[in-house]
Amino acid sequence: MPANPTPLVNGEKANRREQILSAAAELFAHHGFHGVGIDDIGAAVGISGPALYRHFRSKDAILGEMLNSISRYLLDGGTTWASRPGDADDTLAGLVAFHVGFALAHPALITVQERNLANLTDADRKQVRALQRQYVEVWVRAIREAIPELGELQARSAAHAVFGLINSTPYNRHLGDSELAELLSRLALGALRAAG
Amino acid sequence: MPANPTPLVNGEKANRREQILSAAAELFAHHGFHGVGIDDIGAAVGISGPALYRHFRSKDAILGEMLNSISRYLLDGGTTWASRPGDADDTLAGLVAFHVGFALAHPALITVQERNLANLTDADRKQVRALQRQYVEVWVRAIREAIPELGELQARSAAHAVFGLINSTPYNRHLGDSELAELLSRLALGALRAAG
DNA sequence: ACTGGGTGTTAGCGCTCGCTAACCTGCGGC
DNA sequence: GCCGCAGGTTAGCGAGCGCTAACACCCAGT
Repeated sequence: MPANPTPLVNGEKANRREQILSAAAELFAHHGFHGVGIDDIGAAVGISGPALYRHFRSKDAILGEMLNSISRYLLDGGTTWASRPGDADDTLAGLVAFHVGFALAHPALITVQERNLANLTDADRKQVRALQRQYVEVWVRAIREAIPELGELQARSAAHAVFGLINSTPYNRHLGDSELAELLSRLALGALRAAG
Repeated sequence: MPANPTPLVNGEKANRREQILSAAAELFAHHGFHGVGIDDIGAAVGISGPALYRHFRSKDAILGEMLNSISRYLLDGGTTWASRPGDADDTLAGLVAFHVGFALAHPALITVQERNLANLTDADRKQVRALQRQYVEVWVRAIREAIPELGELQARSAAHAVFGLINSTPYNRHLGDSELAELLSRLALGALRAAG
C-alpha cells in the first residue's frame, strides 16, 4: 500500500482541490456525470459555481483527475501486495483484502469509476484504461498462481467477476463494515476456489 | 420463466416501441441517460428526433418503461424458479442460472439498470425499487434455505454481492457465451457455499 | 373518392449548462 | 505601505437540450 499517496479523498482537512474532488465524487456517484452541474459541485464545498475554475481547468478535468488517481491507487496497492513474499494463496487473499478495504472505504469512488469511464476525455480515458488493464493483469497473475488449472481467459473473466462482487459495496450498507469485509472476502475467495 | 413476456428487446422484427427501447438501452448503457439526446435515439432507429413522441410521452418515460420491464422480468422469472419443486441447492442453482442467462443475453440492460435508477421519475423509481426489493427477497429466501447458517442480513449482502458478480458480463466479453455462463455459475455458487 | 388516424418531417421556443469576463478582497513579502 | 496574486464574486455568452407546433404523407375503411 502506498505510504502517503495523495490522501485520496477523505473530506476532512483536505485542501480545496481535494475537497472538490471528494464532493464531486459523491455527486457523480448519485446523479451521474452529466446529471451534476458545476454549480452543484461548487455549492457542495461552500463556494459557488465558476470559482471551481481557479482549481480545475474544466469539469472534465475533475472527473479525469478523480479516475486517474483511483486507478493509480489501486494499481500501486495491488502491485505492492502482489509482490509481497508468501505463498500464492496468501497473495491472493491479500489482494482480495486490499480491494475489499478500498471498496468499503470509498463506495462513491467505486460507483464513479464503474459508471463514468465513458464521460472521460479521450486522453484521460486512455490513461485510466491503461492503469486498469495493468491492475487486472496483477490479478490475473495472482489468480493463475493460486489456481493453476485456470487458463488466461478464464482467470481474466474471474477477475472481472470478483471485482463485480466486491464492488457491490455501494448497495451493501446493511452490515457493519468489519463484518461485511469479512463476508466479502470469504465470498470472493470461495468463488475463486470454486473456479478450479 | 414467463411464457411469452414482451420479448424484452431483441432488436429483430420488433415493433417501433421495442426497437426504440432496444436502441435506447444500448445508448444509455454506453453514454448514460443524460449523455444521450432524443435525436441520438431517433437516429439509432432511423427516424429523427421528435418522432419519438409519437411512441413515448417523454424521454423519462422511455427509461421508465425500460427499467420497469427489466425488473418485472427478473422478478417473474426469479419467482417461477424459486417455486419449482426440488431441493434447496437445486433451487439456488436454478436462480443463478436464470440470472446468468439474463445477464449474458442483455448486458446493456444490466448496465442501464445498474447505473440509471437515479435518473427515473419519482413514481417510476418507486415502482422499480419495489420490484427489485421483491427480487432480492426471492434470493434471500433461496439462499437461506440452501445455506441455513446465514442470517438475514448476511444473506442479503451475499445476494447483492452475487448480483455484482454475475452482472460483470458487460466487462466480460473474452470468453464464449456458454463457457462464460458455466464459469459465472460456478463462481456464484462457490461464493455462496463459502459464505456458510 | 374522401376522410381520418397513425407516423413522420422541420422550425423553433425556452431553459439549462459549461465556461469566460470583469471585478473585488485579503494578505504575505519587499 | 504598497503590490501582486490567490481565490472568491456576479453577469452573461453560446451551445445544446427536451419538447411542442405546424404541417405532410400514407393508407384502410366507408
